[in-house]
Amino acid sequence: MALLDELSEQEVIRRQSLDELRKLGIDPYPAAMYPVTHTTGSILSNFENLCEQQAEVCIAGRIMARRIMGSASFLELQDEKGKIQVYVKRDDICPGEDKTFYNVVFKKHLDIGDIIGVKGFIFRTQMGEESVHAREITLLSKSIRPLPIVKEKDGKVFDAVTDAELRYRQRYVDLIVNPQVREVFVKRTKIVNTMRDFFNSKGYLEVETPILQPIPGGAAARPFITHHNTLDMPLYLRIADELYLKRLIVGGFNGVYEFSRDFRNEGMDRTHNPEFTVLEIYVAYKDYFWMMDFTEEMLERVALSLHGTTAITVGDSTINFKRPFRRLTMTDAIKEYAGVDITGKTEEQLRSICKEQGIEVDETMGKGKLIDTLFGEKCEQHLVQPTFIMDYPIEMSPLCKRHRSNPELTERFELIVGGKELCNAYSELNDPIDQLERFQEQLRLSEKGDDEAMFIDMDFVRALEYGMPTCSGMGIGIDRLTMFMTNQPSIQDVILFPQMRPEKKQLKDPVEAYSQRNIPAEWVPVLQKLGYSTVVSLTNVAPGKLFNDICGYNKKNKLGLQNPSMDDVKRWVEQ
RNA sequence: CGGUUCGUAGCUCAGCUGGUAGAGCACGUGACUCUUAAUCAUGGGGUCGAGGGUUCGAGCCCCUCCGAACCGACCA
Repeated sequence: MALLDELSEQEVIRRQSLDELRKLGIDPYPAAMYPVTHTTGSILSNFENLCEQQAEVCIAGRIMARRIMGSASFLELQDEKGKIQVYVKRDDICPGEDKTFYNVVFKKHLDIGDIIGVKGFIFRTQMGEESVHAREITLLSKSIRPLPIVKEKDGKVFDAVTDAELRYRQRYVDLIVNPQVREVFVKRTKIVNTMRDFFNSKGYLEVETPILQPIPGGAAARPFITHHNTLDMPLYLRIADELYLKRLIVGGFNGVYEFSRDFRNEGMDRTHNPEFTVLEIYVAYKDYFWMMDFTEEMLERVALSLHGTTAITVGDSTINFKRPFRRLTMTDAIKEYAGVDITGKTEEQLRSICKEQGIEVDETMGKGKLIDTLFGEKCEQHLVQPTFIMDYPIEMSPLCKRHRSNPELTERFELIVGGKELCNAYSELNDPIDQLERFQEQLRLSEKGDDEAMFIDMDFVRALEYGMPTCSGMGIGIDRLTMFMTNQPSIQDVILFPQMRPEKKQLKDPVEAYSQRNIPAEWVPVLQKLGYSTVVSLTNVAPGKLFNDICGYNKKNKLGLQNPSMDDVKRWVEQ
């Protein structure tokens, strides 16, 4: 009984149903497979045919609604593909004299949320609803926790579950009661599959590289750190897989790619989750111009395979992924949106330009950082349609090849969509001496206090010393891409299990802890119910109040316990 | 990290100038052989996120904490 006190009335009733079902010889969690022949989707998409032949079907799913009218009932059965109505008639599922299965098992002990199998035939009701007429119902799994009830009529949804806490912490519930959520994740997989097919069709190789890395390279970000016991050394969770994929280009692969889970120990908000998915691809003998064409083609394919069109609704705007995308150098973008020409400007001139534009600057910001900030503040937001921004300052891009005609710039592009960065790509730096110098520059930044500057990866430099072909690489955030392609406002809506703060369970002392103060076991549940979930919380409580509370609780709930004496209670609250 | 808002029954939400809580769905019992937000009758269900304070009295006012959302800061 102590355990049942924790449960809601509905949960108690469902657990009692478990016992009743077992008494009737029904296993609420049977082991045997169930011979499913159809899904709701395969029935509804071919309904007229199946209906005409009164086709026999076997379907399985979750009961989402019940409408019982005496000896006939309707169920809404939900499976992966949707919902269908099931008609249950007492004399059809209980052909003999014994009507127990319908009257007791079905009506009393099956609930919304239970998973059942239905064997029957296809028909249409007098009201015209596509239905399955049940001949046999099999309980496949009993649900003992009540589901949120969401109702629907004429496409309008009532009492939809929108509570973010419930939706993200208990995604399984979200998926059950919000069918459009499942669609988002089906589309996410379709996006990834489309990209994978595209890469494979070009002969590029999908590879796996280390997630646990001794040196977290390839990006500027704060890593998660962990420890390996046998090696007795720190290991980092990867922040990018760039350096490993380029080692593979050194090794002789022409094109390699990886859908990788990366980890960054930074802020969380609508567009950042601590773990996220990135596609990185590297192709030998190419440059960043080629990669722009490639990226366009890839995104156009994704949009077409998902929506059948390149024009996609995102929030209030329509974004068109039709090739070719606009191409703009960073200098031209700043000229266009901020109205200033940064060509040939010194650091001091750039600093005052930023100040004129109302941008906060400080002394630690170098030339590259100033330009980048200017771009971020004044330009990015205007770039709603897919736009390649090219030729970034060299300070921001330590892994990127110097621009072929301007040594202050790099051959780098980002794709901006909806005012947000979506892709990042380079003509990859393959000069080992230049690479080492750039790493050393990062080290100087780190010594100045930049905790995001890159580590020096000497093995990567060694790889470049053997010679890496010219090559272009591109990275794209799969979570953000999915947000665009499925029109979801938050990264939590495209990650099945987004990171959340852990739920805090209230601490409860065991009964034995109360015994140490000579508190009888039968009073422990009462005290805990009244909020004294630990023995310590009783210390120095006014004995009179406690005495009144517990005796009152005993009386009100008709527990029939022998009330303690006032002196007993006084001893309970003493240390 | 700062600002704003929120946390009440299994779910969605009310709750008056502070007077120990209400509705719909869900659940229990009963009725009903084509319903579909089924219907009708009836019943049960709540430490109002946690803790402290003010008060004769707190869901409501004040403080602290926990969790969430949004905006900003930081960050790719």
